[in-house]
Amino acid sequence: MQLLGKVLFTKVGDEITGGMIVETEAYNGITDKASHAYGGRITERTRVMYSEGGICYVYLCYGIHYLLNVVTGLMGVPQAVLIRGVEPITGVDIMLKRRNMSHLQMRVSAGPGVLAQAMGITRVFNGKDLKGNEIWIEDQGRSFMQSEIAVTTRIGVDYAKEDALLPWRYYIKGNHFVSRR
DNA sequence: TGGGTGATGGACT
DNA sequence: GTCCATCACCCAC
Repeated sequence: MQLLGKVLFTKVGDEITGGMIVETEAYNGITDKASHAYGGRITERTRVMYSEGGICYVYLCYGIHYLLNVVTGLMGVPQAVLIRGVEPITGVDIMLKRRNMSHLQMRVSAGPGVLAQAMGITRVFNGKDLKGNEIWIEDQGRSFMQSEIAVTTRIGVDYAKEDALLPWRYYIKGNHFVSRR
């Protein structure tokens, strides 16, 4: 929830793009059945989630889409926040080009897979420091009232049974770049 | 070593 | 609403 309103930037080659984070989901380590680290699993893929917070966890989903997470826990505590939606601010034309679109509309960056595509995020970003010069997050002072933030269950985690009911999805009410169910 | 599956999105009926 | 592309990962053998 603290990430909402902050601005995520990436630099790929000479191309800089940035977008305000408008939708996130929390994944809570070893006790969360929806998390890749559920039960304390440590594998080559999930290893970065056990690092100190402040780095990226990027993985391939459904063989097609890259999903960007911010690792948030302490060393050894695998917690992460999935970025599900950003509102394009900087380098909008670059994002449109990557998405093969001609004009700005919500589907440019509403959803974790398309967001990664729009910002040029691939698996090479996995493990990168979020204070680096390839990907970083700026606090530009934008904040939201509690009443402007919606809290719901997470998307696409029905397999997690009772943990799918946890209210760990946060988004800016009314923002066009929030993904749909 | 092999098969089931997924933190999705787009195309199609 | 339904179908499915496409592959890394993971766990059971």
